[in-house]
Amino acid sequence: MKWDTLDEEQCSLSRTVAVVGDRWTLLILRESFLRVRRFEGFQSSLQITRHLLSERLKKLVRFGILRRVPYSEAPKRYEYILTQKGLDLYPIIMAMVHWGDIHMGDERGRPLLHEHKTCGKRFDPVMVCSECGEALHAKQVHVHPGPGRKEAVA
Amino acid sequence: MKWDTLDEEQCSLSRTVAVVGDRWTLLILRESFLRVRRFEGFQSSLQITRHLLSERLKKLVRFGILRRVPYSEAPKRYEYILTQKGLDLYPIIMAMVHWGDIHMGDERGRPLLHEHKTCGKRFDPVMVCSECGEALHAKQVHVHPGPGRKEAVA
DNA sequence: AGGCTATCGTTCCAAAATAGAACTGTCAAA
DNA sequence: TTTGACAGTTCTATTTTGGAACGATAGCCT
Repeated sequence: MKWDTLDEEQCSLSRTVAVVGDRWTLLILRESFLRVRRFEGFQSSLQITRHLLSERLKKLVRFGILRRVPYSEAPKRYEYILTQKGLDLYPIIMAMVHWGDIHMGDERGRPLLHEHKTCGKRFDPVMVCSECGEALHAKQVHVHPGPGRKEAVA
Repeated sequence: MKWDTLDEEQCSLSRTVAVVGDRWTLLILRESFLRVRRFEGFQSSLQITRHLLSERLKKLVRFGILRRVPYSEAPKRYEYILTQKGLDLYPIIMAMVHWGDIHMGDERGRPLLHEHKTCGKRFDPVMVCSECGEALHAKQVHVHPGPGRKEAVA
């Protein structure tokens, strides 16, 4: 597989995987959602090598997930801030956190709890149908080929 | 980072990433949700090397995402079927597909359309709060430390 | 001025993961 | 008896990561 052109495949999952489909990228995004913005911040909390961190941040900027914003002239320093495109990854991250809570937890309970400021309660993320509002399950979904594809790829 | 113990970290995202945090695994899961079950099926549709496919399938079985079910004696042949734990990954996959649809699409439109059998309509997956049912956005969520952790990790 | 610290990277080499292709083994059908 | 389908394993070359050191810029302290 040519990972460098994965983002041009006729499959939205492939295209997403091209951007966020590796361990470090996902962990970097977690930190971003927890308001980490600076090189040293990512590096020290993740214990990622500086080399890879540099690489991944560049990639995320290139794909428009993070914006590189100067916060100091002299010396030139930048922070990495989620764009709207990056913020839109939230459901993916939350879905992963929730699955981990349910299926990979230990006896001590959840590492983090989430409070919905709007309603004030602790919640779980639930994925629903945009049309009827019902919770979604794999077996209730039927897949059709859409306009953006020719043949037997997903 | 010690990837082999990532699933024991005090962070549900890390634990999920330990299982599905690589390109091939996510693509294999896509095929699983599209009802692919056999070694040759995965191999030919993904163009993954047989070696890696074998490795990844073993890992997914080990983590209880797939079950290895015999479908033929003599010769012994197995298929790989999603367990409930695996089916529960659906929101993650759908969230990724949806993000790809929105942010990585091209002029031709979506590769696939999804129909909700329950209501009969084409839909998008939406992540909502389990308590109030409102759509979730990153900025409306506040994070608290939960019982399963000691200090400053997510 | 000289040296320490903070921040943001780059460079270099060794170790690990992946790609690519060939090979093994079982059995059915031609 | 040969071919083909299926489910892997084994082997080597290439690519990606890990780990640690190095470089650049500037503020602050003495």
